[in-house]
Amino acid sequence: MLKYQQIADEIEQYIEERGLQQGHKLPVLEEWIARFDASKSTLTKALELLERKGVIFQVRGSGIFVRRHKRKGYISLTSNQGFKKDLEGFKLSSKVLELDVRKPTREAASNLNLTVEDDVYYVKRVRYIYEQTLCLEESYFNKSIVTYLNREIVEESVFEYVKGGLGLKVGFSDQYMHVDKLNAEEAGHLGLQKGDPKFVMESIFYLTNGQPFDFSKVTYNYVQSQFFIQAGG
Amino acid sequence: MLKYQQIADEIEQYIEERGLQQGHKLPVLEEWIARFDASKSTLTKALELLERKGVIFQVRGSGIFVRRHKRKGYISLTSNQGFKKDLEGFKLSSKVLELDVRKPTREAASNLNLTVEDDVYYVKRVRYIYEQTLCLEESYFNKSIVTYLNREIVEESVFEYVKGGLGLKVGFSDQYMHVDKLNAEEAGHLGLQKGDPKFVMESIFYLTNGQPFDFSKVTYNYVQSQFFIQAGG
DNA sequence: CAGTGGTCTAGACCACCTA
DNA sequence: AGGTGGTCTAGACCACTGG
Repeated sequence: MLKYQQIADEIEQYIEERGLQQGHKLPVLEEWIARFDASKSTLTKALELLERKGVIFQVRGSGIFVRRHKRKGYISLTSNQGFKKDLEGFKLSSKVLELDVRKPTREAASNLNLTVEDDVYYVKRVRYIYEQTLCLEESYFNKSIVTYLNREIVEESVFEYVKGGLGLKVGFSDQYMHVDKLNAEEAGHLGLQKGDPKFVMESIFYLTNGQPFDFSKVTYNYVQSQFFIQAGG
Repeated sequence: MLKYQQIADEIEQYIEERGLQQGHKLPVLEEWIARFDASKSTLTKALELLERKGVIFQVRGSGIFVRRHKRKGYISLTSNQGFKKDLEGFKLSSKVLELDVRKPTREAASNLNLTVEDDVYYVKRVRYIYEQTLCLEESYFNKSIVTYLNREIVEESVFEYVKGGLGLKVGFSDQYMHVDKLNAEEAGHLGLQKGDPKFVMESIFYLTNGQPFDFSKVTYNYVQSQFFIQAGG
């Protein structure tokens, strides 16, 4: 593991163990450098990581301080990767409605840089949190990259399989969001009424080499939809 | 201006001038180093910035490539700062409904680390985009930090005033989002119907030293609410 | 003005991609 | 194998904060 990543983890753990609160002052840079036997740059990089993650903030001339947010149960929009870790420990499950190989819609093809003649895996799922519907998810995977999928994989995490089973490296993603009203079919799946609000997130996931491999359209149950971002300076 | 910031700007301009598209390969690191007469670390930092901004992506062993997103008119959620630059060039205006000094609600007090006995500036505005309502915004400013506001300031940008006029430094922010139904009053201001969807964003803005100075609650017109995030690796 | 974090450099070595 | 970006180091110097 990378040294700066390792250090970042240990500093985060340091804060966690002691249950330090917002504004608590942490040991100064020099002290961490000595503790980890690392260079100043490496520590700076580790701290930068934690800063972007919203764990600390640094004030030049003053010190390093703990940063916390107060609210629980919000889904982080900045922690990349298929399904978010903020809901770990929450009872999540999912039901697969459809899974097959087909031709993509024009919309999906365009977002995946494919033609409507290329093959994609299509997956439609409903996700639950504590027995309540969380979202309805439709995904299109470029079949020439994600060469195989089955029900078992799709019931767990496709991303884990892509990384572990296929040995691919997920790089970055574009995420587009908007709000609208549910149509009858969506309302049915989510256990809501037609015309109720919906929060829609369309995501395109790319490999590290820039190839898009997954286009997903997720319709959230507005009652369960709470998100947050900790923005940096 | 910082050297790495300057370099990042120039590289971005390089891409813009030439109208380079997604996947276009840029000159290699060494070349930029020579061109800017800077160290490798400085260039790495500049490129990292552009990577986080979603302008490029880097592939080890391969090169540096242009990254673009396809959709226009979406508001970026990661570009910090009061009102977003993605809407520059769009015809924005705002109408001030209320502006006074008062005691905060319990909710506002809690988010600003104040008591309900402390003074805050309260601002209520409607914002328009091309004559259409974009959002309804209620803001609470800690009066011991933002010591003075008037209608003129509030009609323009409070953030510019806080930075320029008061010489304060904005550091970071927490942003919480959820979806719900409009009540009658909100619907009235936005020109929509009671029960229509709403997208609510609550933001807490902090100075670089960690003091919260602004709590804002923004209710978006769902027809105009389109957001995006370009997430990094 | 002492203490603290931020920028920048020069260079060694490593990990990954392409061919 | 050759080329490319990523990590890490050691150290100089700078910019800001707070007593």
